[in-house]
Amino acid sequence: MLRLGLCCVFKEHPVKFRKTTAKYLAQFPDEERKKRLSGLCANNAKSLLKALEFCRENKIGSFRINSQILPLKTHPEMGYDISELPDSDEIVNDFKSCGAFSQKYDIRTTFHPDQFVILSSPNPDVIRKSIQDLDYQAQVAEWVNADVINIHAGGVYGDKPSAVLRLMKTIDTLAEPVRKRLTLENDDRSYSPIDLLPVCAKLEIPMVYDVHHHRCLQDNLSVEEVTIESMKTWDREPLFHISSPKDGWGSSNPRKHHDYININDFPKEWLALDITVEVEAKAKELAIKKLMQDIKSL
DNA sequence: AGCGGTCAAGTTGAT
DNA sequence: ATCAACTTGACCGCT
Repeated sequence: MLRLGLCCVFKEHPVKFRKTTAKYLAQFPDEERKKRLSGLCANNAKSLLKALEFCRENKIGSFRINSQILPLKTHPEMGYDISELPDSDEIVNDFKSCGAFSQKYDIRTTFHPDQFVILSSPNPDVIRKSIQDLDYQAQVAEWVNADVINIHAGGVYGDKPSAVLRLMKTIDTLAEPVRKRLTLENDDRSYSPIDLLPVCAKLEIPMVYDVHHHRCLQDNLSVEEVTIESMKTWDREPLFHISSPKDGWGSSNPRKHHDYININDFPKEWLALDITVEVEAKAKELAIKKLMQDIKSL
């Protein structure tokens, strides 16, 4: 079965994830900061369960968890350990409830750390902070039973072979909770599937195939070929990404995402596969609903 | 109640 | 040299 995935937030369904800013928190004494952060984390854990319930009710098979589910978790000044929060027990229990729920109803959960997590950087401090962030997301992934932490390969720095070497070396140092979930996704600027497939094969890391990115940054491989080759990198259900260009393929910037998925952008050969396809469309759950209908009426 | 300005982080490429 | 884009809104603080 094909499983569609919702990314992070809702367009209409009233479930919200809360966050704060370091600047705002800075005005409060430490105890008050922890109290506020605790409240946000507790809210987000409960919101995650509601999000998963929505997925079950609407036959959405997968949910991507926002990187800020624990706000400012690894911030240099405002960062914290979960045990420092007044409601830490309740928070962890609520996340574990999410894990039990997703297992019971087979809702897959994933993480997609944002663009600041870069394992190919020549700057050791960037690497250090990236690993810190991955460790944090792996901690939550353990609670909620998420099986994917998906990142991009990062920058090129004028020398792609060297950047790829650094990427591979860094991945080798990762802790097991991160390593066993880590996946690499082709991006729309620097790393196409043909760059990543050998890396994924060598490190035995799955490749998340984003067909929209591939169409923006092409190599000499076809969609059919990359579909087959990336499938081979998975030891579990493969995860792919789909989106459509906001202003069409002829526009000056086709990288921008549309509110919905144009069914013509959905690779037909994916329809028969047992895969998860995360839907990167701004209309969120509405876009998934429409895509489900469009697929059905093919 | 509504709205504008702001928000941790890195890298690239368009202007 | 600056800035938007990247998975994207939510938040505060002003009116």
